[in-house]
Amino acid sequence: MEKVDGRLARGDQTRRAVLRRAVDIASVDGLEGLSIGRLATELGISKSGLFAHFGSKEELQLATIRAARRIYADEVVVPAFKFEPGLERVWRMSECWLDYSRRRVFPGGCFFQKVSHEYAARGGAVHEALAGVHREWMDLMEDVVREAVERGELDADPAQLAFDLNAYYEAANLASILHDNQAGYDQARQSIRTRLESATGSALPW
Amino acid sequence: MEKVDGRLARGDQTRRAVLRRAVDIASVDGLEGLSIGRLATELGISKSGLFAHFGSKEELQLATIRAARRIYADEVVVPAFKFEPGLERVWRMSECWLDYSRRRVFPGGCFFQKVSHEYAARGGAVHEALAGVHREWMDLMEDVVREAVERGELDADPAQLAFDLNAYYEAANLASILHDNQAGYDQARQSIRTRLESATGSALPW
DNA sequence: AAACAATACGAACGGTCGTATTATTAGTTT
DNA sequence: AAACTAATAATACGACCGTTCGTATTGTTT
Repeated sequence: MEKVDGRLARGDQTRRAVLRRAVDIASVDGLEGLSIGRLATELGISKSGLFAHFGSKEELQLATIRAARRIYADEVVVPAFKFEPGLERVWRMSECWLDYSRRRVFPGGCFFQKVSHEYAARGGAVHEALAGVHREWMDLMEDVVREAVERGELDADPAQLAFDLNAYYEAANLASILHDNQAGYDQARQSIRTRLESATGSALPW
Repeated sequence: MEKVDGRLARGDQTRRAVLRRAVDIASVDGLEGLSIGRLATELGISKSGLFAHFGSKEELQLATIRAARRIYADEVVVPAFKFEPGLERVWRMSECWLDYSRRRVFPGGCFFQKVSHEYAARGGAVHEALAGVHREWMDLMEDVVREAVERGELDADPAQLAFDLNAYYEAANLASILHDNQAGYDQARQSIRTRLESATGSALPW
């Protein structure tokens, strides 16, 4: 994949450019709307050349999901984990998520919310991959909450609180795209604050 | 549209049959996945005959949204409004919604959650229609909550509480489809209960 | 320089898409 | 029964879909 001198082989550069564009398209038009012909045209390369990198549409979709997951990790998880474990990280993670949505890291809002709904009721490898990412994300949130509980900074059922927080995130994301305004983010932040304060018994310092 | 004797004209019967199938397909595969050829084949009628009823794909999509809205009103709003205004209606509406999702009134889960995400980041008449339905629904929830507040049964900002409740509904719906289990419904119900109890200061009688 | 693999290309395939035009059937009205 | 209208069907079109194939180009290795 990578040469010893750190440069990328020609093929990997193309692959990378394809996937960067693919995640953006898919966040707006879904993984079905992501067509090989369109992708090739927008990138100024040939359809067959692009296709050869993936071998099938489904493989392209799976690679797109993996690429989006890396971006998500970089933009949400990594920044949140720079804060100390515990209540602060719970709060900051929420801020990071809302910011990730608001900054439109993906032009269509959260990539995973979009395509998870697209494939939720269908079978196949794409569905499995997305269900896996969702499970992974919920587990991670739960862990972050649990650390706060174990430190005595929070009194809550970790799974329950993770469910609530994630619900606020997604509701804000959808509202902001659907109505093209920011109101949902303020509501979500308020909901998060209230929810955390009722689980700590006191006001948050942030 | 309707004859004086109450029977439907031949054309309206077809239209109705088409839309009943259309909402089911769209709840699983989206309003793009809803293709005219497929719809005609599944119903055993001709593609051109079906097409003539709507004149364009977009008109079919808009008619499908209107049909789904009628079903949604019948399955969620009407049952909830059989209960007295106030806190009880807030609680019952939540129960109705979760039940509507769990019963798979639409095989792909909530029709509107599915297609709203599909069209959230696109322009056009379909987007506008869906944004309108979303606004309409949030306003209705807000009104239901406000009645409870005005009766002194609840101490909350109606818009904020409506936002939270709706967030729980949607999170449960997605989780249940994505992972093909019921766990999300229990979590949502718990979240709703806790949220309402913290806004009343006492336990709910249900 | 020769040989080889990796990468990209253009052209074509069978299919399905939405749509338009034209014909045929069924129901209603006279 | 004839005339008329509404509903359905048949057929065709161009555009795009994912995919395959043969070939050219490029880069690396010997």
